Amino acid sequence: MLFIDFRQHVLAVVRQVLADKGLTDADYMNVALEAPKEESHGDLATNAAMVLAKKVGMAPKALAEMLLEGLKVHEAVEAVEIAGPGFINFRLKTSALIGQGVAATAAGGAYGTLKAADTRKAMVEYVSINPTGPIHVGHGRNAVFGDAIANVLEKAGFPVWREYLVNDSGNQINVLVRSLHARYMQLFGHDVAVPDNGYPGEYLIEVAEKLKARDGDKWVSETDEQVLLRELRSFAVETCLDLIKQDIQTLGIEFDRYFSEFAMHQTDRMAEVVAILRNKGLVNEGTLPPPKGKEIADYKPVELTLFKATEFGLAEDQAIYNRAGMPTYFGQDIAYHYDKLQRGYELLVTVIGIDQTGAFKPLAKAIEALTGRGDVYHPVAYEMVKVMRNGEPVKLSKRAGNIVLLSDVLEEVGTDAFRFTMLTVKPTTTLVFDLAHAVAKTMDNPVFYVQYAHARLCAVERQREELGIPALDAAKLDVATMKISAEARSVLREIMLYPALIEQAARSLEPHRLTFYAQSLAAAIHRWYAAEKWLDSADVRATHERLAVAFAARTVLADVLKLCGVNAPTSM
RNA sequence: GCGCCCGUAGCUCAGUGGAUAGAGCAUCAGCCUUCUAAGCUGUUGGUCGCAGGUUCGAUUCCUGCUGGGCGCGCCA
Repeated sequence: MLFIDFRQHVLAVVRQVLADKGLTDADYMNVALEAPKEESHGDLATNAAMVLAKKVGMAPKALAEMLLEGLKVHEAVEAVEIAGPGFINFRLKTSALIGQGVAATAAGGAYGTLKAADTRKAMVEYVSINPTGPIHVGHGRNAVFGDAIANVLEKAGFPVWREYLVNDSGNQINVLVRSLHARYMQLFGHDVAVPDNGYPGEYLIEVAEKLKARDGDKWVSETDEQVLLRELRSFAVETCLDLIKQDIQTLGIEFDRYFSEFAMHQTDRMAEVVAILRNKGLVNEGTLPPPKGKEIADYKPVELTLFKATEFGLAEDQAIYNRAGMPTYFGQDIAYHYDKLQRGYELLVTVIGIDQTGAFKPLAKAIEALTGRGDVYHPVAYEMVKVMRNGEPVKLSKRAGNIVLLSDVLEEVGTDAFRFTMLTVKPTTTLVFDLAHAVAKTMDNPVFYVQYAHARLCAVERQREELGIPALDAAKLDVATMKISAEARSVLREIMLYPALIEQAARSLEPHRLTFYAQSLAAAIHRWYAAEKWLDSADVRATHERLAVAFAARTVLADVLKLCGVNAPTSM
């Protein structure tokens, strides 16, 4: 690919020219090749002279002069100039951009696919909502982020496994069963309230009805809670998980595996990892100080099994088992991540809500202790989604009855609009999702803008056929002598930059970059569309040249939308 | 009290140790005898929260302050 090849050229020349300056690999780390903000500054630019000037003991512009001759020597280069404080700007030959476009069309979905420099097996764990009820909008953000991250990592060359952790073994499942049983009893006319700390959502009535349909009144007279917990656990979990899976399916997401924590605890994973950490001197028995945030009247310290997070500079150790001897969330997390490592995954991405990030620092330290590496665990924390309705904020709470269900929102705005909107904001920004706007399908939502560009590209090909213009045979194009408009050239420039986008989005785990690229490419396409008529029966050659650009654009636009999980419609 | 995130145009948000800080919406003014006007062109709009520091250069990195959001047993 042109961008990748050209960057190799730049780095090779810089290293060659400065070979006797005693620079290290680390010195070259910050040398970058990127597109200037102003298109008039050129197609690509490198900061090499500015970054290395001090190390070499030269002024940036003088160093740039020194590099210039070598950098010029590349078949794609039309002109090189030094500008501003020491940028080296490249203007590429239009024929090189066209060649890249034609190649992109030929490669189809493979264009922009990178060979990862490291070939670690990656696992993206996302959604992982407790199977105690349906998904709300905030969970939808998790799902969309995780899926796009997985897509982009795959595109960047990593083998990727998508996993959902089903947290089906904690106390919340007991709470779920109690709540379900209360709803079940209500169906039989018994005045039983949902427990105070239970799940009051009305969806449990539906679950209870399913239980009634399956078992009749079998559990009405059952008074032994242990029996209920044992007998109804898997029914409750599976039925609730089905609710979640419906939404996952609507979003177009497929997991490679739903990993059951309950099943994991039937194995020795937890004991194994605790033993390993204990052997490393990182687990011992001890007591924790009282919690900071609030007063606890009858607090009594007790000896617990602790992970010594303080060894890593963290404020407090973390309990692995609670005073009842059951695994804590943190303990389960260690065991689960140990399991991931045992299965051979070495790049562990977890998409997690910002309100759930309390334990990820000690978990990161535990994984570091297990692997000896600090670059294995990558939590992606995303901020809350603030849902507005008629100017009033809608509070998101799993416990409260008035949660905004993802399925409702998807029905209102459609999967494409939802996914695209969720990807227009970086993870750390609190996202304000205005239902009124989204429902109205105004241009507040740029997904239509991007999809429309794709539809136009497809419509033109249909029109070509109707006009009786022969289909394009890319092999017959004379790339070297093609003449295209400035607007078409801008489209090709965006296409040339696609591999850089993939690389950056994968490295930063920031999939919102995809939608910004998509909008940028779509804007170039719309501008070009408005600037000149593409189809001309009187000039088949020129028409074919423009179609070649259009097909390249269609290829890349469809691919980036696919990474976003958004449809690329052929007509609108 | 502590920890994490955020503060950029009227609104919703991008962006960067460097070139004149951007997009969409909203405002105002234009463009359909021409492949889909869900589009295009132009216009208005900024003390990048405040104050220091680091350096050739800071909106970007560091510190303090301030405003907002979230979290703070061995819970879930």
